Amino acid sequence: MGRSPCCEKAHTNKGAWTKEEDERLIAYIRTHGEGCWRSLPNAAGLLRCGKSCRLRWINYLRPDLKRGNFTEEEDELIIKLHSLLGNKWSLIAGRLPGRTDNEIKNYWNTHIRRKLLSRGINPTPHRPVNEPSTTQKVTTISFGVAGNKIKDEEDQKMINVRAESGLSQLEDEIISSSPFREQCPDLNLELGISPPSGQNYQQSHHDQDLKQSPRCFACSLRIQNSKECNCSKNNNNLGNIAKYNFLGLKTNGVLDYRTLESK
DNA sequence: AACTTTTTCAACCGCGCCCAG
DNA sequence: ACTGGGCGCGGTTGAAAAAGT
Repeated sequence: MGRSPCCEKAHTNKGAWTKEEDERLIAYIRTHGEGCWRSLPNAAGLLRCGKSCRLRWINYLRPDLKRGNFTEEEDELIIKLHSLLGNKWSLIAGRLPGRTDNEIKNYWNTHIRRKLLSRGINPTPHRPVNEPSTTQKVTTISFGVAGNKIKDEEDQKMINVRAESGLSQLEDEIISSSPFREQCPDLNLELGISPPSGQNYQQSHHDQDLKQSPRCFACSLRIQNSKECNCSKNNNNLGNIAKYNFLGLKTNGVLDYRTLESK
């Protein structure tokens, strides 16, 4: 006994949306707001599946979407977040205002993967391509000082995960022809990420206050006015500062990506 | 100009999670 | 505790556009 379909497929349109459909959807959501996607198509007079409406709205029609090319800054942020979160596109999108998970996923697959490969970095585990990749020990995302080994060997065993390289022939060619690889044969991209070099931490009074102290995750992503910002709390209690890495995550243990979930 | 190949990205699909009943 | 509906996520597909021959 399977799940009932989310909509009556026989009576729904598929494929590209027409201008008229877009206008209907926009008008309906403007009046009634988002939500209740299952009942929305009927209510809005659309011959579409609710999921399709949701996708169209979130990925294309939402007024707060940022259009245009990704900036270099966004590129680097995506790479960093991906190294921490993996293919958690919705979480990554949550840290890039105006970008959608689908957009970032596509951009990753078409541009950033290639960019990393040309740097000699395997985009899946974020490690050099010439490193053995069948069964790798991937250190749980830990922001301790380099050399801060995980003490318990059992813990170490628990975090052995299989990482597929999944490189295509084309990607192999990109890598083998990469000048970067020749320059940096021993490039080691550990997941412990240090602050971007040359970054100016004194851009705002907020940063000014913090120039001697680590920044929280929210500040690092320039959403320091959000409730996720820990700096003020931190500053009020300087005697008891938790150590934060540049992403603002406490360094006393393992990153649980769920803590990054957008609210 | 015509055709083929490659790239891009909007949209679809199926699964898993969450929550109300 | 269990079940089913709704939603969101991530992987995949395929049409359109761009690039190459």
